[in-house]
Amino acid sequence: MQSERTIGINKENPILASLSKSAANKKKKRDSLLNTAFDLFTNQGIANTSISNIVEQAGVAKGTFYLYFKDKYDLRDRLIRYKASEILGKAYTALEATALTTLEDKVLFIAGNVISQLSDNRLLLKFISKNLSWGVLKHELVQITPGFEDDVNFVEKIQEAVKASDVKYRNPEVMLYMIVELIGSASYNSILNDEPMPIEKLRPFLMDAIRSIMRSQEIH
Amino acid sequence: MQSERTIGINKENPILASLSKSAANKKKKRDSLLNTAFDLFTNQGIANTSISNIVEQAGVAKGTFYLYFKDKYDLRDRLIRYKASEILGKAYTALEATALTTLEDKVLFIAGNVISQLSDNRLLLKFISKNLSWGVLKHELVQITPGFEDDVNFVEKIQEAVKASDVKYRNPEVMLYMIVELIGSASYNSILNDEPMPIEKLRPFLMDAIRSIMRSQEIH
Amino acid sequence: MQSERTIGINKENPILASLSKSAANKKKKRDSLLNTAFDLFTNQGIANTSISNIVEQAGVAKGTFYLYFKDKYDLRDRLIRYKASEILGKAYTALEATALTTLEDKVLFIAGNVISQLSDNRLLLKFISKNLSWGVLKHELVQITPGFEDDVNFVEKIQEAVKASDVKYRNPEVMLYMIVELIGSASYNSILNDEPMPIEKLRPFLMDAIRSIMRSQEIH
Amino acid sequence: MQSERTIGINKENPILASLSKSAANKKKKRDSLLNTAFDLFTNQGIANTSISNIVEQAGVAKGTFYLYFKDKYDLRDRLIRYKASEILGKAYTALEATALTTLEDKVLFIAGNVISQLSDNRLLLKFISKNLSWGVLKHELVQITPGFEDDVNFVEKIQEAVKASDVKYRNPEVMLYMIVELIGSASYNSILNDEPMPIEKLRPFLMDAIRSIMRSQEIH
DNA sequence: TATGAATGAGGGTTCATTCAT
DNA sequence: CATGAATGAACCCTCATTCAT
Repeated sequence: MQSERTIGINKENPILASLSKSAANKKKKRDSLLNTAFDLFTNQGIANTSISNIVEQAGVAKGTFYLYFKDKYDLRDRLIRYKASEILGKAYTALEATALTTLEDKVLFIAGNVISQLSDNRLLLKFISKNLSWGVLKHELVQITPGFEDDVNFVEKIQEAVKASDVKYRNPEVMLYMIVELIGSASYNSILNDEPMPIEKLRPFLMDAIRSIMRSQEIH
Repeated sequence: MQSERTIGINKENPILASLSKSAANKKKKRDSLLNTAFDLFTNQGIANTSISNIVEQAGVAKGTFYLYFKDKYDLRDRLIRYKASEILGKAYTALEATALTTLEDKVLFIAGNVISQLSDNRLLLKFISKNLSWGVLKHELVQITPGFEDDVNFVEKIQEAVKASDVKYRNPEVMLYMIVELIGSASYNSILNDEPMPIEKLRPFLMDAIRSIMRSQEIH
Repeated sequence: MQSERTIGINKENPILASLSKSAANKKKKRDSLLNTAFDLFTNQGIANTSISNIVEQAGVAKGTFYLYFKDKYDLRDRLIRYKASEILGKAYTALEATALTTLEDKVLFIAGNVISQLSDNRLLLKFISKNLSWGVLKHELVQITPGFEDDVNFVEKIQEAVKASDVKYRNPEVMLYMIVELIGSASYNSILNDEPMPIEKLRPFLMDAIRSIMRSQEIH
Repeated sequence: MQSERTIGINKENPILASLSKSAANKKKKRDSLLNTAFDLFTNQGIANTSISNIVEQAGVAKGTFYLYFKDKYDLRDRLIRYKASEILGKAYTALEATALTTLEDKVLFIAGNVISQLSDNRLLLKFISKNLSWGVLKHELVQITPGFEDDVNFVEKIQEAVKASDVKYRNPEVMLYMIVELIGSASYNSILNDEPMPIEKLRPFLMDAIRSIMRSQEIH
């Protein structure tokens, strides 16, 4: 699960190789702080993680932290956005490998994929908690490391799929908003506390709910 | 909106009048702490509120705090449960004044009423945030002040209404869970940030979504 | 080991029976505090025992504590004196059941008996620690409960035995002082930490040392 | 008696001179804390000395304390070990200036020298109290300041002297243990309270006792 | 850029003591 | 005598932030 802990950094990346040595070193420190912070945040909670903890485990000096982040919460927010975008990206990539055609099928596929990812990684779920909101997804999806912003924008892709859909919806934006909120919120208790039931038992109900929300929004 | 900030204390309450002088005084201190804490929590956030802040504004000594609460989070949890129960109680009371008969109508009424309450009181919404979960509603609704536990249990009442309904549902528990999560989560951004739109514009969509979720769960 | 925990109180004691009811009640509270404090002091240490702990477990109100003791250390000192006197008293009683005649034999018997008592009750040893000093024994042996001071004074008895001894010593007082200090101090580490060896292996060396000290003080 | 209060720091020390400026500064803070703490501990007792007291008088910030010591007791333990080692070291150094040959003479000399040091410095005696135990002497003698660990190990030297002695003893370890305990314990009351007599009057009795203990352990 | 020793305000918590009942 | 709610000073300890190197 190394990929879970290494954020947006690939040591064989040719782009990175082309950076000057000092810039690479700089990036290394930054990434070390990000990865370490994610580790600590997920394993012991944000409130229980001090900047001292982070720099110590990351192997950099305390003052260095302030060269890259305003404070602990600045770092946290960047992580949340990055991780949320990562989840959706993975789901979208998986979608592209399918032959699904209708928007309803696509949305259900992505929803299911996201739920699977979250239930496979409870620490991640706990961390991004209920922050997987539409607002975050829509406006704040950013590449965490400057210089790598050229990745695909998954939300844009989804919006394109909406436009391309044969079936039209009253307000696709709102529809997706409600679906995202429902998934994020309802999954949370189910995955973490098995309340009101384990996620695998809840899953078909959620799928039904999503489908019925979409159908109620169809324009004929 | 003073009533929003004064928790379970009614100086004309005959029960209270029958308490001994010292017991009444004790209650006064406790209530002062609760009310002050709610004020501070909602206005400046829990993380930014210290016990020192609370006792200072409440006009009691620091040690007194620990006579009544284990720590800041103990106090917070009691407040959340109490406030959540209060909201649902108000909605249920309003429901009783109507002539609605079907479960669908009743649920929609309560949902709408809760949304109205939350949008009328953004601070309260921020405080109970996304904590208006089914788990909290189902298991932890408590009267915050000892001696007043005899109030109606609203969740129980709702469950009775489910049983009494002519229309039957596949899994009413899950259905209500999803509805509560959807309302709590979707209202949050809409009310606080007008995202993706102001709550009054979002409201009909939410109602539709709730209705469609319920209909998809009907057993014929 | 009830007797270890009940200090100088015998509920069938006729003296006590003759006390007025309120006086008995008063004594009960006092004894409860003493017994509870000894329990807590030995089991969790004096520093970790608060007056709150004591009164709570003793079942009396906080203010009541101050009716009987100045503070925690006042209580502790009374306990130490009482317990030290109790140990010596037991040893002396056991001595009386023997037919030993010489002072050397008697002192060695008492020393051995005290060591046995201490090693049988490590908590007690820890509590009176190295406080089993001659000063305490000589000047401060008191009955812990007022009204029971008429018990035998064991130190006096020992001094009588010294006088009655055929063999005379240069300075019996100093000799006994050194013996008491040696026993108290040397036993401590041996019993609690097996350092430099377990008490049962150390015991013969100690007996030899005591005997040699006594012999070196003989006057011929 | 300044040397009693200044711990292991010699401003003319060439080793120190070779340290970097910041390292020297660091050491200065640490030593300031140690010296101040010893002052306060001896003059007003450990229990009555708070970390606030120490840092205030030492002229450093509160947080600085925790850069060097875990807590008050960590500091205390380091001081006790250091001071105990210092006393024995002085006694041993004095011994080397004599022409004494037998082990008995050497032990008696060291005992006398230690007693003199303790009676010259009652505060020090009170501080290390009865902690001058064989266990401490044997296992925990440490140099308090890092970088100065190369001093002679006095206990080792004594053990060598035992081996080199013509006269052999049954169990030299136990013999020395008992002697140390006797000196530490018997001196305490005598020096601090003149009980059972002032130390100078007690001294010959103690010497006799030590000699007799040693003789009783001789192997012929 | 990078460091890490130093800071000191402020946190939570405890607890001996008081005093009105 | 007995109570126990209330006190508030004092405690230990953390930690974000700074700044000379």
